[in-house]
Amino acid sequence: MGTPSTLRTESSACCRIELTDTVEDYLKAIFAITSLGEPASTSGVAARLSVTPPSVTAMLHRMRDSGLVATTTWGHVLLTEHGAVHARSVVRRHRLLETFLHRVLGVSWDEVHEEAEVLEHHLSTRLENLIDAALGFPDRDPHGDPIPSVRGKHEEHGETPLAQSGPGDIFLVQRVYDTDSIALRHLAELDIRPGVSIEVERRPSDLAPMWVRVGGERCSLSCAVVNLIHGRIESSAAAS
Amino acid sequence: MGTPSTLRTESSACCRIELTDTVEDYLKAIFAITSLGEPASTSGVAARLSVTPPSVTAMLHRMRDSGLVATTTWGHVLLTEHGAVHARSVVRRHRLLETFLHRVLGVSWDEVHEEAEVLEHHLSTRLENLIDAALGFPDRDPHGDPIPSVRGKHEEHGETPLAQSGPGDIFLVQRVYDTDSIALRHLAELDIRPGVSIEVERRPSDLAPMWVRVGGERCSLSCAVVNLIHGRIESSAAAS
DNA sequence: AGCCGACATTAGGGCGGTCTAAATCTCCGG
DNA sequence: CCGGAGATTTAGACCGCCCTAATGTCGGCT
Ligand SMILES: [Mn+2]
Ligand SMILES: [Mn+2]
Ligand SMILES: [Mn+2]
Ligand SMILES: [Mn+2]
Repeated sequence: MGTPSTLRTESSACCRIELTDTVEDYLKAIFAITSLGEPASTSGVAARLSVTPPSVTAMLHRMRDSGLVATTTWGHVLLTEHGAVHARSVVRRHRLLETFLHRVLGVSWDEVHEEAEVLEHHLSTRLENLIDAALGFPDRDPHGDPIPSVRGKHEEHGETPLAQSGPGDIFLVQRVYDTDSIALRHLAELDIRPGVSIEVERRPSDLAPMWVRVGGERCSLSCAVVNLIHGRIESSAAAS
Repeated sequence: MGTPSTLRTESSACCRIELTDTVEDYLKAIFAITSLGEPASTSGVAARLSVTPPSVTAMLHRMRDSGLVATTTWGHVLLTEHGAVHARSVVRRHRLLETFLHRVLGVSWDEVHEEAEVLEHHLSTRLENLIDAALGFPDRDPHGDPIPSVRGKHEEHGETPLAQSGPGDIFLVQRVYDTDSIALRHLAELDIRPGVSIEVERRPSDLAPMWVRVGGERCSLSCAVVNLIHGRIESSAAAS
């Protein structure tokens, strides 16, 4: 497109760079990587966005020049406060859209993500606020991902992975990562979603899947699926 | 953006050109101009899209190469059937979105257009169909513009201009062009909208506005506003 | 210490889309 | 019939974003 078409008035005064869709995607990628702890590497961003490292280098230069990121040592990069504000704004729009599409239009759990991935770049502040109000100012999207508020602190990762629970534990699912559409559809069939409690029967090993009990039904969860599930251990069998 | 991000499966088999936002805007502009009768001129398209004529020339070449338009004599251009199909698809998304945003989110009459102008390029077929169904398959948007159906004939201009009515006529408003946001807000205050009947008192002249009676209230309509209003003359005083 | 592999960057090019300035064409009026 | 006004097109450039190929730079291993 070139110039961003959606008016966004709260653009924090100065802003040398245009907040194109592409820049927003880079911001979001860096936000996701760095929210896990370490700074983001060029190749890490490249892999997440499916572009080549040279493209990332060029873009990071432009983003550094406009104060969105700060490069530390060798292709390691962090968001500035300015960049983090915009990144959270994109994430907020993404998750509000997922919630809206799911609740109002009935888009299924595993399909909302790809829709929101496109629309997040084109939602005006006006529509963002209208959607927020229509939904009753939600703080979680359908996958349990926290929705950043317009202003104020945002904690991205507060849950513990299901993989850390042991046999006999009661685990309250609070969040399921939405990156794997097939896994989401599978989990929906198993009735595993935020708010549901599951009982751990056997931990996953390198070869064998995890076994859990949910709603009276025993089922197995592959390692890939287990890693998507996060929440809280309600009662631990290992406490004794 | 470059590559169009929204999947659109019914892409009619072959299609050398990418249907970017920009191409969709050109298609829509040519559709609007040519639906009034004559072919579109380079400068006409340029003016409507706020770009320079050389940009239009370059784009029309690419669109001709991919079979979306057919150039006739000197910068005069028509949509091919292939191009018209895509143009109607964009218009359909635009008007469905306007209807949806108005009815579901309460976006006001004069604001829906600019929102739809952006989102029309990013609505997947899935969401298009869900919105269509949620609205009960509407055939008119909030301004009375006809919504093209997925398949089948579409008639863009069936109404007669208010300017053609004379004193004493009862005029049923069926459509108000949505290009002028200020005029729309003004008409909303006057309760003039599709479905409303107004009584013509005096035709507009070069100097004087039109005078009409709507819901018991007398009011004047500037020439610019009058030209936006289209509909049907219900009872004509000139019949005698 | 020295080498090598992994990673990041530069160099150079392409494509889509825009612009300005200059050249060209059409068509109408004198 | 010819010239000029207006419209269109070409020429040349820029920017955003992407790529491949080549070059640099680091840390770890022998
Ligand atoms: Mn998502
Ligand atoms: Mn989510
Ligand atoms: Mn409109
Ligand atoms: Mn409309």
